[in-house]
Amino acid sequence: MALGDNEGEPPLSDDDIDWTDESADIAASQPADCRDAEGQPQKVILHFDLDCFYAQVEMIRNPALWNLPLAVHQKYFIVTCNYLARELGVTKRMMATEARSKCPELVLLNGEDLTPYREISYKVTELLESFCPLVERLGLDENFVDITELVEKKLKKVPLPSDVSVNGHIYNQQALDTMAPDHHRLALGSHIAAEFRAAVHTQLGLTGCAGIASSKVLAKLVSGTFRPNQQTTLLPESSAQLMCGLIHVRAIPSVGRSTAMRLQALGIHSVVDLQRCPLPTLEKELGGICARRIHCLSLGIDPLPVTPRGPPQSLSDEDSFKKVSTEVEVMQKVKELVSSLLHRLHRDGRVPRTMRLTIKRFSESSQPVSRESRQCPLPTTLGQKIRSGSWDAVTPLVSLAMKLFFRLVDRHMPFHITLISVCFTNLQLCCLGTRGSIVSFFSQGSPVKPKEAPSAGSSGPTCQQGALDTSGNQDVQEASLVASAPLQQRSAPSPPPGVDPSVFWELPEEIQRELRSSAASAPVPDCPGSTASSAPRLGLGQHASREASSPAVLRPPSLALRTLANQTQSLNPSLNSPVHEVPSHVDPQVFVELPTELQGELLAEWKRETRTPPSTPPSTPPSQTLPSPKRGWSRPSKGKKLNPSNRTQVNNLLRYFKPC
DNA sequence: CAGGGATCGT
DNA sequence: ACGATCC
Repeated sequence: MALGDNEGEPPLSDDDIDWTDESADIAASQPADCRDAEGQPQKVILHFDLDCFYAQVEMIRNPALWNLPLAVHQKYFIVTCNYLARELGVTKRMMATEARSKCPELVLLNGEDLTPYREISYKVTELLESFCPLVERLGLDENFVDITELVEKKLKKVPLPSDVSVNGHIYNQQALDTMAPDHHRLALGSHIAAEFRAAVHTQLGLTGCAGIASSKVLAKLVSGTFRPNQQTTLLPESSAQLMCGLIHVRAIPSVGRSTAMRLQALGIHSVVDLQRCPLPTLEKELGGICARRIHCLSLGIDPLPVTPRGPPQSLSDEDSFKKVSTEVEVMQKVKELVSSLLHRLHRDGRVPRTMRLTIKRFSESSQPVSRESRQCPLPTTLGQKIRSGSWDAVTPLVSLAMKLFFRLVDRHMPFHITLISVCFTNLQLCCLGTRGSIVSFFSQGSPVKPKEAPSAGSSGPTCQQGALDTSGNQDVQEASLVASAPLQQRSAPSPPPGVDPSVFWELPEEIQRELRSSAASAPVPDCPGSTASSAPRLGLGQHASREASSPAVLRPPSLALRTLANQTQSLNPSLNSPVHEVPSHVDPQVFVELPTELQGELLAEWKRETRTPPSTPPSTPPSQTLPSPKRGWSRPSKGKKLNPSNRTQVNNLLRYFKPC
């Protein structure tokens, strides 16, 4: 809104806003009114980017992988790999065969099933949300957080800029001017970022990079400056350098291949070219909206606020293949997709009103293979079956999907397709049957538009729930790091007190909701690491369950979640102990193929025998001390014992591994 | 390009 | 229904 007018000059637009004395006022005296409809305080945006996410998830699921070169592939190419693999020449987007030949010891895991990644991804987002409600997901491994309010809160506690320093790197090694209010804010932001990263690491076992800056573009672009597992703060005076350092316009987020080619037609290649291009010229080629947007972005200005998106608006599943050319094959694939989606839908709790089927046709000579799709409404009667979770819905859905398929493909002609995708959209919190309590639960808001996120108004006050803030004497640090329950209510349900969580989470969503709402008033005793949700204030936008949501960050994994996620992390405590090395005579490839329980036993056995895990793992992920993820996740000592038959299996395998 | 998602705009 | 974009 407040942008676009100042085109003349390079990025340093923060200087245009005369907010210095205002912020001085804020720092000195806080008449509680730090925001103004117009001269709002400079934003502090955090971009958080997990390091090689899929690989990290796999290492968490199976700690035996921890110090092995690891790559995750989908079909024929590598989607991500850990840093050990990178040292050996493996890169993203490399063909799996090439990776394998370049690095024979590489452990290659299939990452086509996104379930475990999705699950952990949402845990990260929810953890961030527990500190600050304004979190926007970007893909599975990135989050923006608008930490302006947290910074302002800290500012009131530490108004003296004197001994403030930046945590982590400063872009371009620019000197920090502790007297400059914007520097002061960003410096405080860097400490918040460090706390977030520490929390994500200790609670979820994941490392990542953070960028701290005054806008989303800048935060995102600066976050990768030092990787992995480091953070970088951008001070306003260096933003021009950051932007101009980008050689290709493609480096600007939201400038994709197509836009880049159109810019190229205008002779625009570099970011500086784009900055200098007269707006009217751009508008002619790209249209007004897009032109203004990318022009702003090229200057490091990003008017779009951090916008929490709530639960996903569609659920889809797809599979690609070399060739499918018969009706039977299609039906088989469709059935698999529909079944898995039903599973997800059931956990989500919403009911789809629309189904879409998408295919990709085989094309010679790699023409631009675009996708084609057909969609149809779903009868509400089907909705009932979907929600019931019974398998009854599969057959009608498959037959509906096949009808869509034959609107795309002439069944009398030979065909050759290479992809099928099924997507459920128009997800609705439907009336949940006849139970009064449940109906009233949802009838508060308009059932029609689950449009979501009342908290995220773009121009309004950014964080009005601050009313709940325990404004006592809390140390900002603690208040933000130790589960700040009040802010948590937006999307994270939790089991009611007195209910065994492992049972609770097995129940259907609607039953969970009923239990939760009936237990609403009882305050949950504060057990460490578990956040209590307050009364179910699920208005129109408040969705009770997000896919794969976990209510409390430290909640022990439910049986259901572990099963669904195909979690390989064993209940066996020995797997959580820092034994990360398989003996040299063991082929890691063979080892990692084994069932996890067996791996755990083997590791324990080796540990017992050698008495020493002699070489403590040379380097954990950079600079970190303990490789022990999820102390909090593993179930308390009650861990299942292996039964005798497993035991003998293990012994047999030991014999197999050991040449004796 | 490749994979398996998701969102938005037209 | 499709294209573009992001990861």
